[in-house]
Amino acid sequence: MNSLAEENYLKALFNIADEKGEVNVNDLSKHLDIKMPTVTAMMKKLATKNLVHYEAYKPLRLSVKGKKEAALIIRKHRLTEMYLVEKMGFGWEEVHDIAEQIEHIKSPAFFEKMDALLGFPQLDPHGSPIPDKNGKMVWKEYNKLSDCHSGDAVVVAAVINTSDEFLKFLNTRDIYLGLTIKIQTIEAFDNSMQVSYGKRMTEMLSHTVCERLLVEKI
Amino acid sequence: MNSLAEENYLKALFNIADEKGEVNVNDLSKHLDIKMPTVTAMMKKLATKNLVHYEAYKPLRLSVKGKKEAALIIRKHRLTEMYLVEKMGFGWEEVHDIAEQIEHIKSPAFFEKMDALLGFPQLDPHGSPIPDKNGKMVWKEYNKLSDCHSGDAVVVAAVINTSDEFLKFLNTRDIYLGLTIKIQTIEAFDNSMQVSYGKRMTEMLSHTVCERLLVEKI
DNA sequence: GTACATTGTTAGTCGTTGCTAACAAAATTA
DNA sequence: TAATTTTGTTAGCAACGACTAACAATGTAC
Repeated sequence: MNSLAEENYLKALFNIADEKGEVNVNDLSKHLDIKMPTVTAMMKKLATKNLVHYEAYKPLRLSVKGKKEAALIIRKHRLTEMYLVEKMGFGWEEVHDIAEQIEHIKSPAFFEKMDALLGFPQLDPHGSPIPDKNGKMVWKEYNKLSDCHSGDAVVVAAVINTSDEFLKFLNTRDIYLGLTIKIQTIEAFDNSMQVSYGKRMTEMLSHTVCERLLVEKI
Repeated sequence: MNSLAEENYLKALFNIADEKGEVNVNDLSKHLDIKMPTVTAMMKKLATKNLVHYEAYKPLRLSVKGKKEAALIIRKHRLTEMYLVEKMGFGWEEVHDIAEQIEHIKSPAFFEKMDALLGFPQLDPHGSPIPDKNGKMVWKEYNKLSDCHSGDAVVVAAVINTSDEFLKFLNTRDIYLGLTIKIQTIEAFDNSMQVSYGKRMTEMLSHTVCERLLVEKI
């Protein structure tokens, strides 16, 4: 059984790899707000538990076993987020910190109950895939809104970097998963987009925002 | 903010005091399965945080502050138990271990949501009172079934010592909160009771069982 | 290709919360 | 009351997971 600290390292390794491919000690250190020497020590420990492949000065890699255990923690996290939104009435911007704690609960029955009550969901409230019981997780092929062109009509499918602030910002703009957005024009100098959706006919979205929205073209 | 370990000591102090009045280092040690020297050390630590009144060789006492913090943890525990039974469909014998973990979640909003969804319950699934937001908790005046007399008709109001085994035993005998039981006869030599309830006309309950059932006389 | 910046490791320390061994006080029993 | 048992404390140690200081390797820029 892994400790709370170990679980947090595994999850971070998985998430960073999912996002940017390679994971360095420095990335992990910043992501977890833990100093590099501590990270190095933990990587050695996880290596002895066959959860991580560790070689000095090389990028960090989760082993197959490590990947699976990480995915199962993320499964618990995302199921919890979904439960909090769907069954308890929380907003998608409120659930991260709670799920961050509940993901460490040791009780298969608890999460299986959640899963069943939710009808075995595939996606969490932010559009991220929920790994299955074997730790298998597949991202659908989305585009970043920022990679789309003027004239495109797209449906918002997921958000990246699900910080409170970003989600609250989306709330104030009435942007949610499933929303259809039409791209009017793209400003050449800052890549901001003029878009329309719902009752909003000319809304401006900065490049930073557009990079964080994953969409499906219609 | 108290650590997980500290919270467990506070809760144990509160529960043991609630049950048998006085708390010794030895009681706490057995209850938590932690050796006595460790307990002594923690008591000194909690004393410096003004949560416990500690004097060497004297019984342990929670301070007012300690009592309140303990009660608020127990509030979270019992709300969780109620939620698991009422909203997630767990049996009363399944919820203790899960609640034991969830009670440490740091999120007032989470427990307030539970409370509201449950309609602000006063009692947990085992009949124990749920402390209010100020840590106030009142036990109703129940009798032990073992203190009742032949001919009495009573309603099961709560169970003490809510171990899995005991609760499963009650399940097999179709005994649940709210059940009306009639005492037929009491065996003088072992204080076991002949009772009838529901469709069961002559059921035998040992003294050990009767001591753990709290009832209200009709 | 040297200089500098960034990244990573090693060594040693600290607080937390457990432990054992040894001793001391209190309670019980003869 | 003396002996014994139970309970409690002190002292010292260990694992875990954090830290800093110092050094080493790697990457970047001129």
